[in-house]
Amino acid sequence: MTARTPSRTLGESVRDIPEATVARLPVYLRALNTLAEAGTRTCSSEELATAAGVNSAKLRKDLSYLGSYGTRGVGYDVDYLRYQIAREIGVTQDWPVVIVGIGNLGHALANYSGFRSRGFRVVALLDADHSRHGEVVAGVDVRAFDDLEEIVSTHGVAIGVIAAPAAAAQDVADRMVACGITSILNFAPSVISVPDGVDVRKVDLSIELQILAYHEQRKAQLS
Amino acid sequence: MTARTPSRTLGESVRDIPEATVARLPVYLRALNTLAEAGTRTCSSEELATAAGVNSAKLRKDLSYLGSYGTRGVGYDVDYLRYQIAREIGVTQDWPVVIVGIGNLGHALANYSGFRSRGFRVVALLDADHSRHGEVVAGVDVRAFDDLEEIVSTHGVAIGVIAAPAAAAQDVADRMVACGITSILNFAPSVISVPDGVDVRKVDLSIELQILAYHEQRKAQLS
DNA sequence: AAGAGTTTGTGAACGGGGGCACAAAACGAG
DNA sequence: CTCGTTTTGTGCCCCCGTTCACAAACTCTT
Ligand SMILES: NC(=O)c1ccc[n+]([C@@H]2O[C@H](COP(=O)([O-])OP(=O)(O)OC[C@H]3O[C@@H](n4cnc5c(N)ncnc54)[C@H](O)[C@@H]3O)[C@@H](O)[C@H]2O)c1
Ligand SMILES: NC(=O)c1ccc[n+]([C@@H]2O[C@H](COP(=O)([O-])OP(=O)(O)OC[C@H]3O[C@@H](n4cnc5c(N)ncnc54)[C@H](O)[C@@H]3O)[C@@H](O)[C@H]2O)c1
Repeated sequence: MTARTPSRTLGESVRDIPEATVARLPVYLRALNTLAEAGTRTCSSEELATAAGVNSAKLRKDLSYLGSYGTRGVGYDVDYLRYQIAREIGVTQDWPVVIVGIGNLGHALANYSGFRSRGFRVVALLDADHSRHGEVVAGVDVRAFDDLEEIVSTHGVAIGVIAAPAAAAQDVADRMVACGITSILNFAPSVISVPDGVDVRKVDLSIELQILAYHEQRKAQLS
Repeated sequence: MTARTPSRTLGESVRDIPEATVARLPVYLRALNTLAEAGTRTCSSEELATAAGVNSAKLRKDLSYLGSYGTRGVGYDVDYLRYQIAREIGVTQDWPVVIVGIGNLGHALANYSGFRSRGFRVVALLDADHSRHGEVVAGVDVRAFDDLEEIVSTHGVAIGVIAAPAAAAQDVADRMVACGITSILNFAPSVISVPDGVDVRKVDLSIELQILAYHEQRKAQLS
């Protein structure tokens, strides 16, 4: 709780939400959306926690970082809480996104409808392979990787997705950063390094399977 | 996540490796493979840590849970360490895997070569949609979801991947568990519940993007 | 053989996060 | 208004994981 984020110029406005909580807020949001679709107007922390698959005390503590949006003895107003979480995460606005590497995975991502429905809009699909240019995937043209800079500045893109081979990932990341992208989601199985101020999250399928394999092997050893 | 495993019947054989360490071992393994391909025979914890993108003290502590495989003043033998990690994770053997839901994502996964190269073999592709049956993806037939039980028992499948819609995920998981699958990798954006002894890991693209959006919004608020 | 230089393995301190349990707050009934 | 019921918000404690820092162990040189 000391040196973190040294000077903050604006009042005390920007609250500090624990990383673990940030990672769960989208889960709560999804659960609330499901409840709202089912016509539920109000819910207790217990109900919401069950729907989200977490402990109710943890849920309440998480929500308390956003403010005091519940009513004791009653619970939470589903729509109100939904809005508050969406605002906190930043998905009340639309985020333009570019995807680089339109192979097997890139196609699947481009066709994924869950993007748009959660506040993300794919504004460009880029690939280094000339033979792919001009192809239309999910209504978007596949364009040359060199168009990155123009697209980023035109649309004000802050988030980039890497679905290129591991060998190209660092290069792609460097180019993204040079264009002004400050958040990267990396699907390539490689460690990429970026300057301070740029966030990288990685999704690594093989690692997930290997973790499962480890536990599986362990179960087998116990018998 | 995993059941607590209270009593341990066998001697003291099965070491307890922290979950956080387990999640990093595959990263180390990948870095070692890259080093080996480059002809490196030996490496220090500092080098390996850099390649893996972690702190060297953390790397050494992680490796120390496996045993004492380094040489002070020298470092680690790349091939030897590679084997030890692979053995510990359980990827010296081949793990048969089934994928359920062969839509956009399922196709990409089935075509992913990173599977086989890391000790996982896709033995079946299953889909509830009859019109997809008989299609061949990456050399494997798409078959009826009802064939699950037969396939699992024939091949001794322990690991299942869910790439079906969120609405179907819980059903698919239940069927998997009923057939004897004890590890599930879930790509559907829904919370699934399983009995003790079954491990579930989820990969949720939208959540990753929302986490990035949160930080992106925060960066914007600071200016 | 001894000393200088390297690098591992780990004890110890620290910080974040999880969960219990309870006081505070809202609400309804009488 | 008062009492009983419900449910939130949070203080407190404990555990896990991270990092520092150093002694132990090994190599190489002289
Ligand atoms: N397919 C999967 O299910 C899957 C799963 C997990 C991870 N991944 C990873 O995702 C990445 C993509 O996988 P894939 O199966 O789609 O591979 P792919 O070979 O089908 O597609 C890669 C695409 O990237 C393009 N590309 C290559 N170099 C590029 C560059 N420098 N700039 C821009 N584009 C470039 C290629 O032209 C190709 O279209 C890989 O790193 C892979 O390891 C894939
Ligand atoms: N496409 C992506 O990039 C992406 C990314 C992240 C998450 N996801 C998630 O992965 C899942 C699959 O996405 P998709 O884009 O491939 O969807 P999709 O609609 O293209 O494919 C879903 C497939 O599942 C099959 N299916 C439906 N019900 C089934 C059942 N009960 N049993 C077996 N199979 C069944 C359908 O016939 C279809 O072939 C979804 O839950 C989606 O939210 C997709």
